Amino acid sequence: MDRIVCIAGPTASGKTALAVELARELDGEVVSCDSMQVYKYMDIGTAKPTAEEMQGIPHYMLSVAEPEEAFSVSRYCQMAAPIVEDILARGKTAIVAGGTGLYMDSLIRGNAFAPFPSTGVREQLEAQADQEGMAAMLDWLRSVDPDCAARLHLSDRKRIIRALEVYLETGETITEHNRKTQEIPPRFSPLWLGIDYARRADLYRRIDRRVDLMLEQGLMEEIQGLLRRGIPRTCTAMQAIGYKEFLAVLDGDCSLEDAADQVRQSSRRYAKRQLTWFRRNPAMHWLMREGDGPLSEILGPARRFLRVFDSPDVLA
RNA sequence: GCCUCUGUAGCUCAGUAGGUAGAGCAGCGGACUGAAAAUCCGCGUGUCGUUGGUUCGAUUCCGACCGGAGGCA
Repeated sequence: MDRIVCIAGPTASGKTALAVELARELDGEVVSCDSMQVYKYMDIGTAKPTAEEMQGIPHYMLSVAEPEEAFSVSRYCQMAAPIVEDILARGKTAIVAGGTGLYMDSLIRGNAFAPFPSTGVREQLEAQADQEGMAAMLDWLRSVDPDCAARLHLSDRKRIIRALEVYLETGETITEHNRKTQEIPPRFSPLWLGIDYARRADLYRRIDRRVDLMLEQGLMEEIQGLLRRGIPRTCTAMQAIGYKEFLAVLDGDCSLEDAADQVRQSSRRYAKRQLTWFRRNPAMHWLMREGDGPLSEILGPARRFLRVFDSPDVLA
C-alpha cells in the first residue's frame, strides 16, 4: 500500500479540515480533488481552503486553471498524478481530498483517456442531434457499440454524443476503450476514508449555513469580479453551484432569497450524488459524524484505519 | 358565546355518490471513464385531527371534542 490517503465525502462534510489535520500528523501534503477548485478567482463559492485553514500544509491542484478554460478529468489526472508521485518520492504522505468522485477514481486507477478530439467532431454531433433527434443518434451508437447503447438512456444526450465522439475520433468504441483501461492495474493503492453524517438532516443544516456564510464572505462580489474579468457566463466554471444561481440575481432575473434557496437545494442534491458515487467503492472506510459534533469525533476512527501504514494487516 | 368554513404525505392541495387514497414540490435510491458542482434513470414515504354512533364495512354519513381561518356579537 502506498502512503496515500483519499478523503472523500459530500460537500460541507469537513474534508478540508480532516485533510489538514491528518497531514499534520502524518507529515503529509494535500492534493485537492475538486473539479471547481481548480479554477482561479473562484475561492468563496467553491469553498477553497484559505491560507489560515491550510495551516502551512502544502496544497496542490487549487487555482491551476483560468475560469474560461475547458478543464477535464484527463487534465486533472495529467497534472495531479506527477504531484502525487513526487510527494511519495520525497517520503511524505499524499492526502488526496475532495468531492469529485470521477476525478479521484481516475487519478487512483490511472485511467487512460482517448486523445482529445482536435476537430469539431462534438459540435458536428451536437448539430446532427438537433436535426435528427436523439433516437437516431442512439440507433447509430447501437450499430457501432451495442453494449454502450444498451447502458445509456435515450435522454442521456451527453453520454451518447461522447460515445460517438470517441468512436469517430479513435476508431475504437468507448466500451472497448474502457475494457482496456480496466485491465491496467491501478496506479496507486490508497487508504480510502469517507466522511458521512449519521443523520442526513445534520449535513443539510451545515450546507444551509455554508451558503449563508459564502454570501457574508462576499460571494456576490466574487461573481461580479469574474464578470469584470470578462469570463463568459456560459463556461464550465460558471455552471458551478452558487455561481449560476447568483448570476441570475445580478442579471435581475431572480431575488437573492430565491437564489439562495436554489443554491441550498442544488447543494443538497449534489451531496446526495456524491454519496452515491463514493458508496459504491468497496474499499471505502466510513467515518460517521453526529449532529454538530467536532472534527475530533472522527479523528479517533481515522487514526485507527491509518495504522494500516505501519502494519498492513489491521484492516484484514 | 354563536354562526360559517376547514383539518388527507414533510409542504400546498385533489379525491372516494361508503369497499383503507393521489398530484405537484420537497425527499429517498441508483447510474456515471476527457463538460462530472455536469448529465441521466427510478421510487409515494400516509393511524385521511381525536373519539363515539350508524353500517357487513367509515377517510367518506351523523354527533361530540380538539386545533386553524373568517364572520356576528
